[in-house]
This record gives sequence, C-alpha cells and structure tokens, in this order.
Amino acid sequence: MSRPPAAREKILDAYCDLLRRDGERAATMDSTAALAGVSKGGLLYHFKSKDALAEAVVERLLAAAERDQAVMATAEEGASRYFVRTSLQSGSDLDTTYSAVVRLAAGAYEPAVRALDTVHRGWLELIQREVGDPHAAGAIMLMGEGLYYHSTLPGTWSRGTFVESLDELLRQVDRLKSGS
Amino acid sequence: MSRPPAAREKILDAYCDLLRRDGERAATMDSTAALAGVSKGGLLYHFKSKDALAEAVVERLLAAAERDQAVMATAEEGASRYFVRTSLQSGSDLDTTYSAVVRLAAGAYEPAVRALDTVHRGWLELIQREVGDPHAAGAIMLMGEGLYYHSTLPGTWSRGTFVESLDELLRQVDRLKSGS
DNA sequence: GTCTATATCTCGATAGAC
DNA sequence: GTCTATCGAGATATAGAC
Repeated sequence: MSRPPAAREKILDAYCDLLRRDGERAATMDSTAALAGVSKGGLLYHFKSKDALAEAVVERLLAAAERDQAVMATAEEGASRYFVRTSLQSGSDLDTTYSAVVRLAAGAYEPAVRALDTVHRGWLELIQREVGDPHAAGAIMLMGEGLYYHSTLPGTWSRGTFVESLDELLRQVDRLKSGS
Repeated sequence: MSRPPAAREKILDAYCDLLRRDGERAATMDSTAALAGVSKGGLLYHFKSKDALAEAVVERLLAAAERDQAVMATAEEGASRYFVRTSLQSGSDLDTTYSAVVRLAAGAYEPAVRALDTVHRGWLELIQREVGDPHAAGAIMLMGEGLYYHSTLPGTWSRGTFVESLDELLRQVDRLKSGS
C-alpha cells in the first residue's frame, strides 16, 4: 500500500474535475496545473505527458469500479437498486473518475473506451445475477445509464426532474425485476 | 423555403461528424474544412467564427427534433416504442446532430445545454401523453437515453449487446407501459 | 464564393535554476 | 520536488488576390 504523493493526487483530481465540468478542450495541462495549485513544471514532474495523465485516470477508474462493484454485489437493497440509485452523480470518487473517462472516450481515446467496456460488463453481470432475465437486466442497466447521462450534462432541467422522482424510479426498477 | 448553399451544408455535416466521431478537440476548423472539401477561407466565408458553426448546429438540432417529434407523436407503434427504437444511432440527420450537440454541451457550451433541455422536455412530454403514469414514462425515457448513451460511445461491446436485443428491450418498454 | 498567406494565441513539452 | 523560461506545432481569425 504505497501512498502516492499528495501533489500527484491533487493533480489527478483537478484533471478529472476539469474534464467533467468543462470538457476535453478545457482540460489542458495549464489549467490542470492552475487548479491543482502547482506550476506546469511541477505537473510534468509527476506526469511526463498528457497521455500519462489520461492513463492514470483510466487506472483510477478501474480501481474505483472494482471497489464499487464489490459493494454493489452484496448491497442489501440488491444490485439493481444500488446501481440505479448511485447512477445519480453524488460527487463520489467513482462518479468523478467515471465522468472523466467518459469524456476521454468521447475524444476517441482508446484505453478509455476499453476501460468503460470492462466496467459496463461488470455492472450488467451483477444486475443479471440478481434479476435472472437478461433483458429485464438490460433494461434496468439502461435506466441507470440514462440517469447517469442526464446527471452528467451540465445544469439541465432533466437532472432536477429525475432526482426528485428517484424513489418512484426505483419502484419501476422493482417492476422490471419482478416476474417475466 | 430558402435553399441554403450546398457548401454550407457540407461544412455543417463535416463538423457534426467530427464532433460525434472524434470529439470536440478534433473538431477544429482546419479538419472540418478538409473533411468538407473546402479551404479554411471557404469555411470562414460561410461561418464567420467557430461559435457561428456551433450556433448553426444547435439550430439544426432544434429543427430536426421538431420534425422528429411530429412523427413520434403519431407513430403507430406508440411514442414510447418509437423513442426507444430510434435511440439507437442509425445515422439519421437527427442522430448525427443530436450527438454533435451533446459533445458541445459536454464542453459547457450553454446554447447546446439549453437546446438539449428543450428537446428532452419534448420527448418526455410525448411519452407521458401515451403512458399516463409519469414515473413509468420517466423510466422509459431513461431506457432510451441509456441506449443512446451506449450507442454513441465509440466502438464498445455494449452497443452490440443492446442492438441484438432491441426487440426484447422493446418488450420491457411494454411492461413499463402496461398498468402501473 | 473560394482561395492563399499570414498574424496571433495557446497548447504540449524541454531545459535548466533552485 | 517544484519553479521559470522558452520553443515548435497547431488553433482561430484577418487580409486580400482571384
């Protein structure tokens, strides 16, 4: 359990935040360094290139997703409800990193695309294990992903709408789970 | 019904394609002009700035969505099935433009965010009109949006998975529709 | 209406001081 | 381990020829 330098983590946090909030275009090394409170030279000591930064974010996602899926697999409410409920952005480490990787994938960065594949497979697998019917499981996963998609678009009406009705949405999940 | 110059449309097509396939970063004026088969000067005759390009894409989305929602409102299969079915990228004008605007919104471009709000409200409204129960309608909309989200991520496993099971997914839509 | 040439700015990355 | 200074590439945008 080596403890990575605090500066390194601050830089990664800043890069993920910029990706999530302002998009790939705004997530430059200059603005990342500024937000992290270090100079460009300081940043480049920890990450030799921009690719190295992106790589580190992808690794962070895979680690966070593995931890989260361990929790999801044993959640009392069941994997489906856990998944849909936590698809709303809450500011957790997984949220932020996942959103950042989605932005990287949107920029056609291959390692990000592959990492998302892995994470998505894991989620569907866990939901299927609980639900049984693979198509009901697929529908539940899509609901969660739709919720994520809406919660990640900057400042929209839909986020508020769906946040307010989360309880009722979870009851729709129950309907998909039961029978058929 | 003024007919806009062919070059202008080709430029917009190229810009949308680049945004969708390669992200905001890659969608530069240089590469847009190259893909459209015009020079940078030619591009700048039709669009005085990059912002003007983005604006035109947003307007195109609003027009395409209005046309599509008119079809959706009277679709024989019902608005819900129509919506979920067409959430899979098919290469239609609406698909391409919507994806492009989502990328612009991810870059925190406010007019894109507002346009998406408008379009999303319209979709949910039409689904609710068919389904009755607003929460079932919300769940159906989220399924469609999840499907869109997966189909727009470049080259993933999930796209294939959900494409293959579209018929069964539509039956899950029916389950959500029928009696709460 | 479309092109070339060019000015200006910002990004990513290197070099070297401290 | 962190900083400043600076270079080359690529981005937006302007000017003006055809």
